[in-house]
Amino acid sequence: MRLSTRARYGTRFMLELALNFDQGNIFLKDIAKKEEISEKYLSQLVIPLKASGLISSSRGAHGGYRLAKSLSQITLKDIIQVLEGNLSLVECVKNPSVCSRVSKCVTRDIWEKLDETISGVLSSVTLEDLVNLQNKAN
Amino acid sequence: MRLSTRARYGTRFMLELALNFDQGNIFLKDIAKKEEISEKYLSQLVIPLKASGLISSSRGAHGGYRLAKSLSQITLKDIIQVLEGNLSLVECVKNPSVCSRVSKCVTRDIWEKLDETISGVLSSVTLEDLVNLQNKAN
DNA sequence: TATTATTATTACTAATATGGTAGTTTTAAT
DNA sequence: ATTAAAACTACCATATTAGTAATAATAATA
Repeated sequence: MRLSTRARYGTRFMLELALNFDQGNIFLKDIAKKEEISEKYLSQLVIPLKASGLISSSRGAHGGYRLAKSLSQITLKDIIQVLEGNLSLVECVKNPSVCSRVSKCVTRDIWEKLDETISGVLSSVTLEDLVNLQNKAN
Repeated sequence: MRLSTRARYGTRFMLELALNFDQGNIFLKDIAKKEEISEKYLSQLVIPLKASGLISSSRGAHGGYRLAKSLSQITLKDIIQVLEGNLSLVECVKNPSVCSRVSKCVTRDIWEKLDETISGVLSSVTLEDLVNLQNKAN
C-alpha cells in the first residue's frame, strides 16, 4: 500500500506551480532542480497532468507550465487520480466484474469503506492548503 | 496505492479461521479451496502470520491452523502490518532518514496525516466485526 | 531567417515487486 | 509403517516502477 513516486513527484510539481502561481510560465527544468527530481522523469508525469486540464503549457523560448485552475479548485485527489489512474485500494471495488466472489466477500466492504475515507481526505486538501502550510512553515 | 494480494489473501485466510474459531485446527487446504486461493501461495503468507503470534499451527495428521487470540483482539491493522511490513503510504513518514528534504517537505505532512487516518480505520476493525458482517449478510 | 530554449514524443532499460509453481523435509496421529 | 498435514527451499514469469536517452516540434528573438 504505497503511494507511487509518480503521485508524490507529481504533487510536488503541482505545489511548485502553485507557489509561483503569479509568475506566469514556470520551466520544468527549474522545478526539477528545486525539487531534486529527474527532469526527464518529471517531463513524463506532466503529460497526463496536462491532458486532464489541471495544467497548461507553452512551448519554445519563454515557455513553461502553469496551473489551469485556481489553487482552491485543485485537490490532491485530482492530482493523484490523474497520475495513478484508479484511486481504489482494491480493483474489485471500482470494477466488480474482475472477481466472481464479490457478492459474498465481506472484506470487500471494508476495502470500500477505506477507499471512501482516503478519497475524503485527499479531496479535502487543495493546493491552496499546501501553499498555506508551506508559508506557515517559513 | 494498491493493497497487495498478500494483505487481501491473508485477511481472507484470517477471516476463515475466525468463522471457524470453535472448530479447532483448520486445514490450510480447506481454506484455500473455499476462498479460491492457491494453496502453495497461501502457505507462504501463513509463515509471517504465525511468526507474529496471530495464529498457531499443528503439524501432521489432524494438524492445521487456528487463531492465537480472540476475535476481538485481532484487528485488520495487525494482519496487514504483518503481511505488508510497513503500513506507511510513503517511506519517509516512518523513516525520515531516507530523504534529505524531509524538514522542508510540506507534502510529507499530508501523507503522514493520511497514514494516520488509514491506520485509524484499520485498527478499528476486528475479526469479530468481520464475522458479524458475514453473519448479517446471510 | 538562423539560433536558441523550451516542451513533446518515442523508445529503451535496469531493478524490484508480485504472484505464483514445484519439490522435499519434518512432524504427528493412527 | 503409513498417511496427512505443515514447513522449508528453490525457482520463475510477468508486471510495475523508476528511470535514461535521443530526437522532433515549437516559438521567441536577434
